[in-house]
Amino acid sequence: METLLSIEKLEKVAFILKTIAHPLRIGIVDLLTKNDQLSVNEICKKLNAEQSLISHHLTNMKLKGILSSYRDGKNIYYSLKLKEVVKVIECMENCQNIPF
Amino acid sequence: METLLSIEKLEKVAFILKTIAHPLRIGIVDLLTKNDQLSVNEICKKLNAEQSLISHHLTNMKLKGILSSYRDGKNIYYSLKLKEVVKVIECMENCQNIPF
DNA sequence: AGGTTATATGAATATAGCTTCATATCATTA
DNA sequence: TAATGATATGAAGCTATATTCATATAACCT
Repeated sequence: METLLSIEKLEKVAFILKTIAHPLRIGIVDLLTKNDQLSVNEICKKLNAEQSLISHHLTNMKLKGILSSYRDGKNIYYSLKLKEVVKVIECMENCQNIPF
Repeated sequence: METLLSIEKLEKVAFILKTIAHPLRIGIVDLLTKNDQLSVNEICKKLNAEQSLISHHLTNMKLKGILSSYRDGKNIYYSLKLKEVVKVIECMENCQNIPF
């Protein structure tokens, strides 16, 4: 039977969006679509949240393949990793027929 | 500052996808994209899951505006409610540039 | 009315996810 | 090498979500 969507695809998209679907993490993703990379501290300040909390979220998102990071001196910079993530977001943005 | 995505839109989409992002509920949504409406029992059989569990999920998804239902005799039929849900799924499906 | 089928509901438990706090690591600079 | 700054980590508690089980409701049929 033909499916409207491939379950696999929906699952992947859902996984990404589910991971993102949290106020702080939406904030993080939003920041990282505007800035190629940001240090933990910068993210903390911009989102006005505790270092440890942000760090946990960043670690988690990195673990799930959403973000990547590299160290530069004392700082660690995070950025959106998967093209998929950006694409999913762009897709959402471009789908004008989503009646929101 | 201009955002790539409107946070509001991402949040709405994320809410829908987050609600869907669960093995059983992906199954339910998938079934309901293929079939206009299905009874609880049909869904249980097709997904090989317990009635009560499916019922909880259906109730929950209905509560969140994802599904609607109507009674016909002993059966209660569920279907995808919001145009948004279908649109989000279609959008995901049509976004060929999502590299999955 | 009584039995049967379909579904919902509520309580109890289990599991997962979030937040906080204290502390560890690691790099830098004095 | 000691002090400081940036980040990570782990444990504990908390909240939310999922699952199970027993039971309730509601419609239908005899």
